[in-house]
Amino acid sequence: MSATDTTTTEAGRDFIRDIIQDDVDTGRVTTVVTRFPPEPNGYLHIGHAKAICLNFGVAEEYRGRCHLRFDDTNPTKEEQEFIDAIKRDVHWLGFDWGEHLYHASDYFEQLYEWAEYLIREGKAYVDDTPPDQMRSQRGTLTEPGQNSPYRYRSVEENLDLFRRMRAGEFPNGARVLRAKIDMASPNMNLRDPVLYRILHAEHPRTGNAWCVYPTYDYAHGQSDAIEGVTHSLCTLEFEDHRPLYDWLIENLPVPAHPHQYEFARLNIAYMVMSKRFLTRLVHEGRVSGWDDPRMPTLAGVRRRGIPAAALRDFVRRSGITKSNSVSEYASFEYSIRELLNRTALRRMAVLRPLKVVVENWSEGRTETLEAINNPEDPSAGTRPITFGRELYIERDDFMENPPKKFFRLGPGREVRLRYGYFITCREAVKNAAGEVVELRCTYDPATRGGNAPPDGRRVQATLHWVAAADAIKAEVRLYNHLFTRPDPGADGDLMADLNPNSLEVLHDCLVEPALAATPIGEAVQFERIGYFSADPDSTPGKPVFNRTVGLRDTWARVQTRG
RNA sequence: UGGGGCGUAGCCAAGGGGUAAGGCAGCGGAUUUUGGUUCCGCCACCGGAGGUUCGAAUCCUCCCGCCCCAGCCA
Repeated sequence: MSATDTTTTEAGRDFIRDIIQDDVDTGRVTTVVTRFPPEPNGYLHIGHAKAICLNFGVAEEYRGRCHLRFDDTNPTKEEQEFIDAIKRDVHWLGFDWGEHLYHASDYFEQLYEWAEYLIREGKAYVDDTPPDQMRSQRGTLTEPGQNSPYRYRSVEENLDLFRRMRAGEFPNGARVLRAKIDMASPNMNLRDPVLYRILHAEHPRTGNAWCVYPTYDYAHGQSDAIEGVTHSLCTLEFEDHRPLYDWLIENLPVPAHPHQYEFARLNIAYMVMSKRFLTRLVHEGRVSGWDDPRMPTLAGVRRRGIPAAALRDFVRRSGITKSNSVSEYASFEYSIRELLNRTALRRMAVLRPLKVVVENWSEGRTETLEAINNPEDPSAGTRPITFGRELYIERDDFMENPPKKFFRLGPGREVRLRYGYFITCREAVKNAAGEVVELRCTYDPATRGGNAPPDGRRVQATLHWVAAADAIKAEVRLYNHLFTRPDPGADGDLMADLNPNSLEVLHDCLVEPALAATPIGEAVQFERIGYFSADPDSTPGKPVFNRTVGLRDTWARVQTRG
């Protein structure tokens, strides 16, 4: 088995790879060339991750190459900020385009020349029809369109007009260049599609050099051909465009004949992958920015603490097909936990502190114990932790009147404090409002390190805790779905489905000192709670943690089940 | 009453004439100093109806459902 076989096996098989394999086997293609062609009008999201993994993945597997090409044909929507962000995100995801960074705008001159070629061949014409009128002439899904009165202009007149369009003689929308195909085609894309429109706008890269810009349909395939792309992979909604893609390739003197293949987009329940909508969330301040940890953007995913490898794993497990699908959120979480369980260091953090006083532990005395950094990875070693008379445990871990299935602390009950000692609750101290504010407990010296005592006594639960002596304060941000329903917008209004409780900020958390200097973005597991990562908002005195994903919580499930 | 796609378990997804892979979720059990992890077990006759065949999820016919297309967006 060759190295190629190995990597493709790891990536999984799918109909795209089958097609490519066949093209390679039959010699139709010698070097596989793909491309990831984002429009720089927003940030990349999880949906794009699928396209990136597919295009770059396939290129790697076949020892070919994948180009990063910005589809910058509409200067009214595109910005340099997005170009920079996209490059950053593709790199973060783990892919490298090497020397192959391109822009559709690099080909504007060539594309223009080919447009004149089409005119000279009598296959394109300048149309003066106003937009609204052109719409009505296009016909409907069931009725053919009507030929524009400008469809039969002479080559000379078309050339003259097109050149004057380029020269800037006409205002926006005054005229367009159209391909002369078939106004009666059942495929709307073939009813004389627009190839060029007038746009007096400054382009992020070409500045004011142009005032006519090619449309996606005209620019895309030709850019593929120029770059020698062999397999142009895109999403399902472009399936109807393939006949036009092919028509242009066949009618232009392009240097190569690339082929387009379509696959289904990646969707996840409770998430929205619409760039248009994400832009709105940012502009209207519904989230803190493109990198808000609740956003499905790669920048948001990164800040949330989700490793790129986990995203790649999820994409791989989701597969590549042509059927529309919506993956469950749990499936995404699985990939995240699967990776983090193996790699994240364990730490103890108390999100909602409840004070514990160990009555038989002398005032002022502390002791250093040893805690394992990662039970899944012995090489991660151990760290020292402090035990003392005053401790804090999670409020949820104590119940005054515990139900049958509750294993944790309650009056008279004994539990293990992880890597510490067994403690028994002797009394729950309440405030005037009747709320439990402190637990008076005793510890068993024979259980040092959390080990079972010689008498073989066992406990039902092990709790995480921190010592008042050296715990530090931290802010923890808990995230929930950005939307309240798995199919946001199904009733027509996405905004109405925004979850008002998608962010919960906890200000008085207490964490063990080893967490004081957690590198930004590094994942840690807060034992028994979940995976967290330090947010850029952290300050030297007070770290801020984002909950990446919670641990599977069987107890919570038992509770809701009743 | 146009064209292009898609329909296999709650979700994702193999299989393309020989009698239903795998993963996620769920359920049951074992182990466990995380009610975590790990491990074991359970969980489908393939949108519907006909037909062809010794035999069909796989071939044929008809039907049903869902998605996309009427931007000078991509």
